[in-house]
Amino acid sequence: MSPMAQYDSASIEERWQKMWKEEAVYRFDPGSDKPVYSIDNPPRYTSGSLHLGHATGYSLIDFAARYRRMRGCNVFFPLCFDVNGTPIEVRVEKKHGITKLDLPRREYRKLCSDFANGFIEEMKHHFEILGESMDPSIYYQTDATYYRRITQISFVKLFRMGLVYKGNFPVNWCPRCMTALADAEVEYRENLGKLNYIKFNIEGEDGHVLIATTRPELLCTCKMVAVHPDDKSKSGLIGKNLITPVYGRKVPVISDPKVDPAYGTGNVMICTIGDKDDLEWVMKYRLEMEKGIDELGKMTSLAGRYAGMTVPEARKAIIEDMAKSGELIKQEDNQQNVSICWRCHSPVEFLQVPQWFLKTLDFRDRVLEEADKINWYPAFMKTRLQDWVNSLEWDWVLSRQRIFATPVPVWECERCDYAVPATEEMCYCDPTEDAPPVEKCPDCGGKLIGSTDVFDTWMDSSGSALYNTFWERDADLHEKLFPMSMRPQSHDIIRTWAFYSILRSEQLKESRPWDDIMIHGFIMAPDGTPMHSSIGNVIDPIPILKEYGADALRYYAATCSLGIDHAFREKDVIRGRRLCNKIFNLGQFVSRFFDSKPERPGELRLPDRWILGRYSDAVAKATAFFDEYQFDKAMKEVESFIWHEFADHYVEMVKSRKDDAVRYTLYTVFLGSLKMMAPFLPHVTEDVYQSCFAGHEGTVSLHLTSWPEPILRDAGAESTGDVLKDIIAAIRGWKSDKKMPLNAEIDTVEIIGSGAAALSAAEADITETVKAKEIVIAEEADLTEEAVGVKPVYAKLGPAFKADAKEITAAVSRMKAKEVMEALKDGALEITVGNVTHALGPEFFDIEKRLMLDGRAVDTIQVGDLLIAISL
RNA sequence: GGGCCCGUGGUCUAGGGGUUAUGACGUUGCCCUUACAAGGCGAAGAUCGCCGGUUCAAAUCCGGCCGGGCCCA
Repeated sequence: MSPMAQYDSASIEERWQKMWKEEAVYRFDPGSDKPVYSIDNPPRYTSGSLHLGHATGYSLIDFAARYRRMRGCNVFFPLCFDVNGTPIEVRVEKKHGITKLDLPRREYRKLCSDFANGFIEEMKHHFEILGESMDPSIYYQTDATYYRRITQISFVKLFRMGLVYKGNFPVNWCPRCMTALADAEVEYRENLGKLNYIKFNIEGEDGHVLIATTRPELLCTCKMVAVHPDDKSKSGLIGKNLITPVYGRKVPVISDPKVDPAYGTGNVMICTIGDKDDLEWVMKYRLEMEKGIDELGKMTSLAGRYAGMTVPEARKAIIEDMAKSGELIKQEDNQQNVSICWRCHSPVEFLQVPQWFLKTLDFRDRVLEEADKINWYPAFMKTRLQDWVNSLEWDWVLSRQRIFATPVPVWECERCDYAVPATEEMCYCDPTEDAPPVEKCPDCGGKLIGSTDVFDTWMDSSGSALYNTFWERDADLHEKLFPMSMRPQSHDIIRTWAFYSILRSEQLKESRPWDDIMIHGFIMAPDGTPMHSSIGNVIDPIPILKEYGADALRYYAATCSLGIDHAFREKDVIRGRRLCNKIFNLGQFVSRFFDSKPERPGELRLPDRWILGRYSDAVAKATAFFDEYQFDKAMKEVESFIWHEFADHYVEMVKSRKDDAVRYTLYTVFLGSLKMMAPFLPHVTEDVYQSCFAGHEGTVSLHLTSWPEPILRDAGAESTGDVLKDIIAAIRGWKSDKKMPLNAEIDTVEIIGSGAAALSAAEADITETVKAKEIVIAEEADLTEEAVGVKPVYAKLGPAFKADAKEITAAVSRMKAKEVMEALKDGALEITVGNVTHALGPEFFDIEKRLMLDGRAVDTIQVGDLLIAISL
């Protein structure tokens, strides 16, 4: 015999990846009548390196895609990339040693685009070696004009609907770099400053109140003073007005639980705008925003005599003035975190800048209604969205002062600020380069200036369901595809990607964007902590792929239940590889049994009916789990069926058979099992399919075959088969105990017991499997039945006797098994608790009996109610 | 600080009122058997984070605490 082929993930995987590509196995067919299953796939961010979390997350999505394809769906699963935003800008600036002010916008954008696009080929390759079944024929990337056009058209429509408005909103601003900063560009530094105690007079009274502040220069924008509601000593102040020093502004005192009563004086001065905490109060109390500091970091006219000074100059001057006037009571050292610019390390100001807003608060109820129409997997993730929506305090700030993103298609009048949006026909357009749709301001005839603002990148991302369904590109296809079937994503972006997608879909389509949403967790380092490059605990999936193969890594992904975070477990990858090996070897063995597709024979033997029943059960359960995105459970079901029912027992039972029934059963069950494994382990299952089945089935790839269905249920055969399996396993175990080889011959096997007759149909299966010369099956033999133990059934005693159950079980446990048996033989066992006597029938006890075969030189094994006697 | 989630043998996980508490990896004993030693048959190993409460009965429900994760524009 020639040496058996060995399972080798590297060669198998590359070979079938190549075939899938050549045969375009994953092609979405826009003209097909098959039901569509469409996936709003997360465009992979073009950062280059593949993270273990990506490998896992995209594998989970691929399970759904492959499953639905086999269920007969026309699957829409686009290959896509997200090319946008600040992280790329930051990396480009570092690489070239530039800032965005050093280059014309067009050139700057090109640098970013070239940089990001340089990763795409490698990233496509990553998806390929993971076995992802994404379709390149519906490829998109978010920086392309075809994608940005959709973002702009949707903005124009929303603008015309009156849902877009302009307002002021604070941004992080570096006065030295003269630019807005994203949160990611802000760093923090410990700084020793002064906490200043300042006197505020109480309006209409003689007393005063002390306010502690680190930012006295912001007194010119002071709007309120807040105290904690539980701070009893201050409750008298609430509702009164205070008079600020220097400016004499009248400000009310309010109570707010956010105040820390232990910091400073417990009285907080709220200004517009000093920091993020102020922002929350400003939004909560709807305070008018006043701009005390300008883009150059200098005080505005609001600051009166300090106008034109820089922030540090103004702070020094106002402190000196208040010290002279006696309004500054004391100063103490104060350690605090200050925000600084990542590039030049200057302190960052929180500055109000005109921004475009999209009305969001008005849509809260409608978003919640749509969220209810979506199936959430897992369900509790919907709560997160609801909490988020209910806690919203202001509308969505759409605009950003950045460059590498979609331009806001608006021109504004130099004189009167009248805004003219692009026409839909003009999109995609760039107002910094393109002419406005009308020559002059329609209102005052002034000159129109193109906006330099760009969109928040979530504006692009949240349009993916619209883009994917050909919105504003192909009305018929859009009708057919919208809403999409499923959105997969991680739980950290429910408040952004999921929320904004639902919002815009509701605003533009009055509909949910998808039927289902599947939310997975994060992959943590093996110790359960998050992976961060700064900690140095990031695991690179590429070496894991090389060592164990993609299927093994995908096995790990399948063990990650949805919704919760998982520490990485290399052990599970190892288990995955073993499973691949098992399947591969099963293929080597099982394929010896047939050289054509066997027909279903008239007669099936007991083991055949048993495994077909167990198989049908596994199909039904796995299918239900796949439908609910419970891949971990589906994997467990299929894995334990293949390995521990089919391979360990059925194959062992039929090794010596050559009949039509075994051929049919092996073929059917093994092919169906491969299909159920195919979404998880696409390579090894394809390999086995190609070598065992493709010639008989005719379909070019296992992944294009149809999902299996239950084929036979036979309760009698299944339970007798389970007994058969247990008997054979017990005899094998007995041999193992005797240190005998499993193929050692034995003389006689006797199976004795009231249910033994059911096994007479399986005599040959037993003798062949355990190598017995003779078998005897008997209802009874020279036997005595002996009770060796009695166990109360708590599940029945509790409900029946409530509080007395404890006493009863105690009493029973004091009795001998034989006594209990005797009592039950006469009807019921009577037990008295207190002055009540309870009669307990046999249903309240598990009697452990042993059948004894006296005076025989045999070994006996108890299997359920049956006694197995073995003679060597 | 707020919302949501998690805490189960050495490690990681399943289960979510009554089960002998699931399985994997590791440890360990035996077995080359018409595929697979990357295999098979066994064994040891868990007071289910801590403290209370509800109940005849709690890993499971409730409350508090401790530890961890994500999000809070």
